[in-house]
Amino acid sequence: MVSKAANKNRRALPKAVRKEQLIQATIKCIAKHGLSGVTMARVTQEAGLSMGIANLHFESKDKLLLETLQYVTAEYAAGQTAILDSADFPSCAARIEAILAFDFSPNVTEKNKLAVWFGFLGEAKSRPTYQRACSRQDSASEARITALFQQALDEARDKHADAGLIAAGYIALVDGLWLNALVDPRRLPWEKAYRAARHYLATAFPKHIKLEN
Amino acid sequence: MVSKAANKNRRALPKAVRKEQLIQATIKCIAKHGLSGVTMARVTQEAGLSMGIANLHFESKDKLLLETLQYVTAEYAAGQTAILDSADFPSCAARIEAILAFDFSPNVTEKNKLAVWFGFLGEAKSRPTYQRACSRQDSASEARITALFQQALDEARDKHADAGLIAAGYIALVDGLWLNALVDPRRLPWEKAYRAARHYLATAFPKHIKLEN
DNA sequence: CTCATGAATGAATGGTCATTCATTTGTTGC
DNA sequence: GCAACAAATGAATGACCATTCATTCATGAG
Repeated sequence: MVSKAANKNRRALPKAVRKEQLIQATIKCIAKHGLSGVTMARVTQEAGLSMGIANLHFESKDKLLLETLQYVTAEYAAGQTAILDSADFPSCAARIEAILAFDFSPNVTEKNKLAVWFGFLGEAKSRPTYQRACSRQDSASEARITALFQQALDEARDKHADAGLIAAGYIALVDGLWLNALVDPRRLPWEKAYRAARHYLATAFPKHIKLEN
Repeated sequence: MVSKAANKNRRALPKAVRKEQLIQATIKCIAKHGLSGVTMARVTQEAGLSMGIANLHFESKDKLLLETLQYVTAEYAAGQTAILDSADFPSCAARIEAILAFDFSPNVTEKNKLAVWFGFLGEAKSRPTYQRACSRQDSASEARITALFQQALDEARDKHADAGLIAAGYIALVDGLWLNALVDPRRLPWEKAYRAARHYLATAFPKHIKLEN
């Protein structure tokens, strides 16, 4: 049994802590060297550990990379689901505002995490395993956003607009803004990316979202 | 001197033809195996040629990959520039329509080419060389789109809207729609992607672009 | 036909890297 | 304190792959 936490010098930490360490190191390596530049040596050195450690805790490099993708993905999904599930929003408009604010919150737009996301997406078409792990792009999430947007349209008595189209557009717009701001933040500063997304929502839901926040 | 084109069986073709062959083979390999799965053996086999040939015509694998990216990129840039430069458009609206139609034309949305594009973008942040070669994402192109949009806003006497923001949004939206449709065309069929982009433009320029085309 | 040229070939080379495992070392129960 | 255990190490292994270059061969000039 583990009686007390032993964090004296270096060895023997619980499995979960080491896995977390290694995943964090992998995220940094992907951001620094690109997905194809990730080596076990680099990851373990970044983590300050020895070569063999990654194969001890993850079975292989592939599994390490996959779990890293899932880590980043799960974090996003949890945040978004929390907003969609919460009973605390006074209005549909507030919930949409929260989705927008979340999509451009520092924790989501952190460049290391986005680098992981787009690194894998670049390979997703040729690797079904990666594609399945990219849950932001899944039908369930899109369906829930669509339902939220439909609710806003109903409230505004707008029978003309297509919530599915607006949702698909919003999801794609955010992906594109992230990508553009990540690759060249001087051309597209994050503040401008945020305003572009807000502008999109303000146009689609004029009664709910105002241009200035 | 070369008196007549000798295309008997297999050997000795002009340098330009071989380079084109190899670039086409590289595009297919990136689409099939992902950027990181591209090997010289695979590329040359796909081209039906021998191993050493790629190093003969391109200096190295890196140069081959870079020229492949530039090939895809240049093709897009040429098409877009042709529309922006043409004197044949009767109106600003027609030019915007042409940009939209071009962005979703089969030659642009062909999955092999988009796979190349996003494969490199996934690595762009960690490889400045790639980033510079991704000209779709350059300031010059964005400036010209912005100018076009500004013209439309002026024609509509719309002094309120921000052409720069609408342009940045359009560019990002198209990137995102391409990416989503490429990764999972069942969730986002190309036809829906097109309608989402058209919807965006129709909302920004109601006097110029109609929802139904 | 013969030779010179240079495009094309592909086996061989050397480097990189994931993975293994014998050994080391911290930790725990007694 | 001391086994017994388990986590951690890192040198060694073998697979994969870009690149090289001696050789082969199509081509065209004389």
